[in-house]
Amino acid sequence: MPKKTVERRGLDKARGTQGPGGRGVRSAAAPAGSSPARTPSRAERAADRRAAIIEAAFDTFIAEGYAATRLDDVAKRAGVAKGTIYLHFKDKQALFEELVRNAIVPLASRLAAPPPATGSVRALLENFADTFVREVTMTRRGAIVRLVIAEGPRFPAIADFYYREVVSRGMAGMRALIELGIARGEIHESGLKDFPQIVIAPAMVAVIWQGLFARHAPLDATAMLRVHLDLIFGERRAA
Amino acid sequence: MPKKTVERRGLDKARGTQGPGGRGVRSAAAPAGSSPARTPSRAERAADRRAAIIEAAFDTFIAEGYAATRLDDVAKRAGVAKGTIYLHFKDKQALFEELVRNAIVPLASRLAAPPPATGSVRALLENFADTFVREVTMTRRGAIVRLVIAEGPRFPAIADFYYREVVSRGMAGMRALIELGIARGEIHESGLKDFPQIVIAPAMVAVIWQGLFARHAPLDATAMLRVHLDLIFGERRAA
DNA sequence: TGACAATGACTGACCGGTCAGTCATATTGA
DNA sequence: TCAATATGACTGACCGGTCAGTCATTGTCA
Repeated sequence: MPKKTVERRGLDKARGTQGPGGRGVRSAAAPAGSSPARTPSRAERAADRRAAIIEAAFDTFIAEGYAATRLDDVAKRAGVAKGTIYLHFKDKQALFEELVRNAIVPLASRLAAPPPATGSVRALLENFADTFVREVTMTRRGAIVRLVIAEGPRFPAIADFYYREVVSRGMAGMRALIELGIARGEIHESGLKDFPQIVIAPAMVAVIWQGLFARHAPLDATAMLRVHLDLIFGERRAA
Repeated sequence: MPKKTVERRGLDKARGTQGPGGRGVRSAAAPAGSSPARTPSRAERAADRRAAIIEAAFDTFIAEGYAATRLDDVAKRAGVAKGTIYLHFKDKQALFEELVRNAIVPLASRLAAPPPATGSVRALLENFADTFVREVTMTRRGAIVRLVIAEGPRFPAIADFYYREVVSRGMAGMRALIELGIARGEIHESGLKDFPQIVIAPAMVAVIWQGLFARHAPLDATAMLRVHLDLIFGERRAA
């Protein structure tokens, strides 16, 4: 039971005029100023489209959530026909997973970064906190985290992936940092090494807060994380 | 373009045989032992059904999320016909909001509880933490919190309600407690009073963790919260 | 070099299935 | 008796996924 090929012919003929349609985009990245940016080969164009689809899906999933996202909309936003999505991704879920992967892997790499040996642990964590606020809390990456929290329970594959790539790595890195802090005498609460989550927790809350309550009560995430570090490193306020 | 009323007649006649069906439940709470538990009046029955619908919706929304929840399933689980749902709730969204309201108000009341003047602040918070783990983290209430985080961005009404009823109250209560702790010299980090979120954060993380990663790495929430309190109250471990 | 064939990226109408919400009908409690 | 309740078949809209067909690009050969 394929198509009703015959019946359609008339219509197909009709639309034949507008033909490939969207493909007119081609000229876009033509001459700009970069070094090797000419003749977008077929493969390059395909890669661009794939990227455009992921980008569009990103925005749409964030705005609508998984279930409410229509692939028609993603296609439209990406300037692509719906069928094209299926040339690059098996189905909606595969697209979603790829998107999370795409947005998160670079983040994970930074988190599980090499343990720099210079400077105090406190300074390292302060730097980490600032980076986190600047690059996650205040950006679309934060929305990804919220998305994972939101859809994770229904997408074990996502939750698994996220745990493996982000959480377990981040936890290991944080634990190492905590142990260093304890060894150096900067951190006195030795129990902390068993629960790196505690160090991360306020950052997570900041992300969630940003998504849900920001307009009710704006949160100075940087200041909050600083106070939390004061707590961890046993500093005392001037006052 | 209403119905094709006429065509339906035949079928309607046919099903007439099985009639009201589900209503057989009625006899349930008949003779047991309580004092005034006879003759379920019409109003009482209606209230019961409403409660059953909310209960069923609760389970379903938690398991499936908002968009993926089918009202047919909710109806079936509640032992009610789909149309009955619409006798009690305007539409799916109203049901969802009512459900969150319903599950959250008692929680909010407990959080914004009267500030008991006895015992140390530390003891109060320890008690609070234990209660939280026992009654939120480990139960369906935790799922409600996750549900709000998940669907909140798409349901401003829910987020607003939750902020007003739970977050702002809880924050106020926590701030009062922190200030008491500072005044009594139990808490040294005075900056904490500006960010009650810090005290709550690990509890939130525990709830999220429970929903996403519990099977990868079970989390001893009670122990974690205890360490966090050690941090806040500047205790030092024995070791 | 130029013409022609092969390729496969892309398109979008279409299909099948799903589901929120409706309403004609049936069933009571008062 | 009859208004309040309850039922569930039905509808219309919507959406994920398919695929026959189109044509720009690439490869090949004279």
